[in-house]
Amino acid sequence: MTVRTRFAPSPTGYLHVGGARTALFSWLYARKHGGKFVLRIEDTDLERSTMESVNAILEGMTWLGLEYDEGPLYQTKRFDRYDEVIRDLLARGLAYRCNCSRERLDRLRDEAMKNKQKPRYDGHCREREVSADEPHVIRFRNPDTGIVVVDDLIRGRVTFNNEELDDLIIRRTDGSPTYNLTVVVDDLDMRITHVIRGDDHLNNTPRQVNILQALGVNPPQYGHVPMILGDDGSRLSKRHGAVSVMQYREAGFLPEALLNYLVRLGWSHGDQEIFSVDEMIELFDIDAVNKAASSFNSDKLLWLNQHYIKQESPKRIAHLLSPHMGDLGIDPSRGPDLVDVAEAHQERANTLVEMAEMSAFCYRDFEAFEEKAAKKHLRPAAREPLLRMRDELASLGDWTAEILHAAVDKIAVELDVKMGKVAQPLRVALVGRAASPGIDVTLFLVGKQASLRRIDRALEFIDQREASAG
RNA sequence: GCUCCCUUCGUCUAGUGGUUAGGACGCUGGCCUCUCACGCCGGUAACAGGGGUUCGAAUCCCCUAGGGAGUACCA
Repeated sequence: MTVRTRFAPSPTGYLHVGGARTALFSWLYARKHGGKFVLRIEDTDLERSTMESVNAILEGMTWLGLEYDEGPLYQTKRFDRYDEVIRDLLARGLAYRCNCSRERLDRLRDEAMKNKQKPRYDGHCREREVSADEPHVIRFRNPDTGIVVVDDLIRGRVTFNNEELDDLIIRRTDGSPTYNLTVVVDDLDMRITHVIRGDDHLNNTPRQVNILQALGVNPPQYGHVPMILGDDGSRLSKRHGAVSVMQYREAGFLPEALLNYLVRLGWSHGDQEIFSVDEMIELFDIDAVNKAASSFNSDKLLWLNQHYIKQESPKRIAHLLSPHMGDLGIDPSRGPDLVDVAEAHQERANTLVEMAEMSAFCYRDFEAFEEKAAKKHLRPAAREPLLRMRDELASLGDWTAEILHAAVDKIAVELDVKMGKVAQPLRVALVGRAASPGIDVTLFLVGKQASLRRIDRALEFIDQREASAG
């Protein structure tokens, strides 16, 4: 039997990290076992489902590289099929019409709560003849006794008492089917073998198993993955920063970093932290998924992102960096090769956004000297080294990092000072602050014209400062 | 309230009866060094609590506490 897994989001928002991880686990399981991964859109809630959400989810999955083999299938296109199943259940007495009023249902719930009981429908309409012509819902006749055993791939054996369950609604008054019915029919029709989903569905599982049983088929294997919590241990939400997968792209994260972070959240393979997608597929094991919920830790994600920025080729980084440069109003084609710029900053940036910000100096003059850096390095003592550097640089024919390194070295030796005495003022002159790539690379990226111009500007700054200091 | 699930450093986790309880992020001391960063070496810090079972429990059982989910004509 080939493994078939699915991801079945409801299109009521963007793809968030929790959903993405569930999708990832499901996808990995299918890939590992040479199976199929299908995408299904659970849009039976006509009120809340939107096309924008569908697109946002697809976009997120594409960015992460979670490609699906079948789908997307839309539940709204399968209403005829659900009706067929409902009619069959009705005909066999396994479902029935119910016209209990809201008021009655509310009263039932209140009474149950008052008696410290679990609220459940009392089966009032089970034996009543409710006409098909009047408004009604259809309920599934749940077994009254016995137990439902779910051998969960992650949780192990979980047992539910049928007495705890009630007759759930499978078709609304407006004729639309509800989740617990559609999910069962779809998983059945799509021949899903392994249902990997969030553990908020664990409590639904026995109901679904009962429906499956009424349909005369065996349930698939279930694996309920725990939730993801925010940094502070509370439920993940907007106030924890980005929760939408696409927000991470905008924030300058690499998809492989997010994927790597997500796979390690609740799953592990010994002490290994870094996993390529191929390794994930090879090593992933649903048994090794943790039972406990885990907290999302942005620092670790950042570390992974930095790791991948360092690992990837400068060419790919440059490609990914480009749009972020555009966000700053910079056209990377006007200036140094972005690949060189990216390479120079690969070990220095945690995100592509950071990289864009710290490498802006390569393409345009900075606004002003950073106060602290200027105060420390652009002082009268720096005038001599800067003047000498200016002359030296102006005389240079070729402009390569190697030659530039020799030039800085030469001035330091001539002045009999440590390299820092020359390099730091020069650095502040070139980038406006005290941190940048190696001074030779920095000079190279800024280019000859701009370097001379900025050194002049720094010299002026020193003069003015001296003058105003009196 | 009721049902179900969960509980190892701050966080992610290893660990499946005998370990100085390991790794990673973070934080931190140092080295490297033209700055920042990278890298390298070191440090910090955990078995929720209480009972059992056992020669021996992070590991098995029970209870308590704490967290989470469900309890919808949402999914």
